[in-house]
Amino acid sequence: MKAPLAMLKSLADGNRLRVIAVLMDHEELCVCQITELLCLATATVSRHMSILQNADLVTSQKRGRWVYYRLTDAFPDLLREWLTRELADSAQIATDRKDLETILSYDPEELCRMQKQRSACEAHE
Amino acid sequence: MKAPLAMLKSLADGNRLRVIAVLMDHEELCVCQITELLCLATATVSRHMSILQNADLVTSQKRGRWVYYRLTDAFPDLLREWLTRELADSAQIATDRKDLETILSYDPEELCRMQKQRSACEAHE
DNA sequence: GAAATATTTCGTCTCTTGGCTAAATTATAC
DNA sequence: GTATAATTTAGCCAAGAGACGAAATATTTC
Repeated sequence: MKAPLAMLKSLADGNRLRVIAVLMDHEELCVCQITELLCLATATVSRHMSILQNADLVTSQKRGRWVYYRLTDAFPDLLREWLTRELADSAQIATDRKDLETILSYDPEELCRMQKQRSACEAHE
Repeated sequence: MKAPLAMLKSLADGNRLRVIAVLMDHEELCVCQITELLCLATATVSRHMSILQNADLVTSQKRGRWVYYRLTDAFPDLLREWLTRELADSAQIATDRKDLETILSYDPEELCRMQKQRSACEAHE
């Protein structure tokens, strides 16, 4: 029971569910991109990602200065399919998808610079 | 997003997951039977059940002095299927299944009387 | 209708969780 | 190797969640 419960706990948070939703669309995303989307402190995002990682739902890979997260192969198909269906109706997820397009149009480099200078997230709030 | 998140939150608790597991086997169970299984105060069980009910995963039906809970038709098939598979490996769920057989061998009437007199749950701990 | 009974609601307590800032870590670039 | 930069870890605080016992509610039984 340990594993499924950990998965459920890690998914039982709105922000983490938003991350999973965009990762179902996007293969991999770096922390700064997720931070921009969620509009939270980087440290907070990092903590959320480690919870998802401990539940074996995502893995991280460090490349250069950036850490990229993606869904694991262990992510249960049935769960994924259910989420895909359910989250299709969500207004939040829809705007996230749209916002992420904008975010992805920047270089990570550029994005990180923007985040340093000001609370960049206000743009898409 | 509201609904799936509420479902995930309601499932993200070990005791509630145990209830769902036995309800996947047993059609319907009354509060006193669930209380006996989980070994918690009746009030606590009642609160857990109302959380599951608010998430639209279970419904209640009052018959006589007892309230019976069962899974709703709205319980997502994919979720159910995933849980069935995952929880099959759980030692906790296995002993719950066994304990429940004992519990069901009593009349609810008798069971409630037992619960009044002593902390009956110790028997199967 | 009064007493007994099963469940729910309420008030309180403690532990956990999610958020932040600041400090530590790890990697690149000069 | 020192400086800059991205992420993680640590420490803290406020809000949420789960537990209990006591009081309230609803149902049967006498």
